[in-house]
Amino acid sequence: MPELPEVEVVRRGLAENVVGRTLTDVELRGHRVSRRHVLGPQHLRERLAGRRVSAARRRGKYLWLDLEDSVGLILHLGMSGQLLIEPAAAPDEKHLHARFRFADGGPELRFVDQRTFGGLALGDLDARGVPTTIAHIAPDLLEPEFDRDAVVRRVTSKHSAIKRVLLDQSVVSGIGNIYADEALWRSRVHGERLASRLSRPRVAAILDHAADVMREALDQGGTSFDALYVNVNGASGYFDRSLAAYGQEGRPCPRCGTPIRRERFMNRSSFSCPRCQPRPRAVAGPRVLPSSARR
DNA sequence: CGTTCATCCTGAGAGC
DNA sequence: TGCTCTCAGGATGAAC
Repeated sequence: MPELPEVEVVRRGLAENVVGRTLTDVELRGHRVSRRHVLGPQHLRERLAGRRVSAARRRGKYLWLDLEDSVGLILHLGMSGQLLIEPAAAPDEKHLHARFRFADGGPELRFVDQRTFGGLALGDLDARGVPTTIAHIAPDLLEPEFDRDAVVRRVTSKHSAIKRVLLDQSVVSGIGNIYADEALWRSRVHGERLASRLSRPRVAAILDHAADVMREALDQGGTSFDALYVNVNGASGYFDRSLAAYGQEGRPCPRCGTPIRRERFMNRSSFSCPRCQPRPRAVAGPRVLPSSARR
């Protein structure tokens, strides 16, 4: 259930434990884990054997291992994916989908994913070293290519709710449901306000808050990282202690004490402070369609 | 074209 | 104990 900070923790784990090593055998269980690799799991296996991992990279929530010759192994954790570094003797996890063995005979890399929304694929890298198959994913808030002014203009051009835009990975990547709610809370903006009706400074502030909350999560998540255990839950301690809005329904807003509310939006939960983040009036409110009222 | 919706999965926890 | 229902931090193709 990772967003940018959690994925970055995983990337660091890969950099520490996998970069510099050469793949020998890759075991793929079932075809679903490699469904994004159009040439099929067998092709993927063959192409990976003997390749050396030269870097572990990330854009937003996407990870990829640089395999030299401008080829990368793209990894996405989806909602429940984990990458684990473990001794070969460790018992298989229940939802183990891929196992990577290395020429040095050291610990193996495993991809474990309960809900199987995640997966992996091989892809060509462009001149900047980014997989061409994720060209539609915008730079994330923490990378040098992120162009704040351009993104602010793009956001304010959208005729859509601000939270929806923050979650749109083609506008800015890395933000998920948690950090969207936290950034909006810090900005005192309700997620259903229309992006095109927010001022540019306001949008800039939302993006800055999103970057801040992610950096803070990263700081905390990075400290409890076990070198031999690359875990998407590496930043989980952060969630318990530091979230102001997300998951805090009924608890007092840290700013004004008003109980945090929970609302349905985009078929998922949104948390906000009723006082600090008043709902927009009619124009940007939810369109209540009688047919969608029941499922 | 831009925006929104339904859908892919499994398991945990609540309520009955 | 077991059933049903709701919920979960994501991304996509297809529909509007």
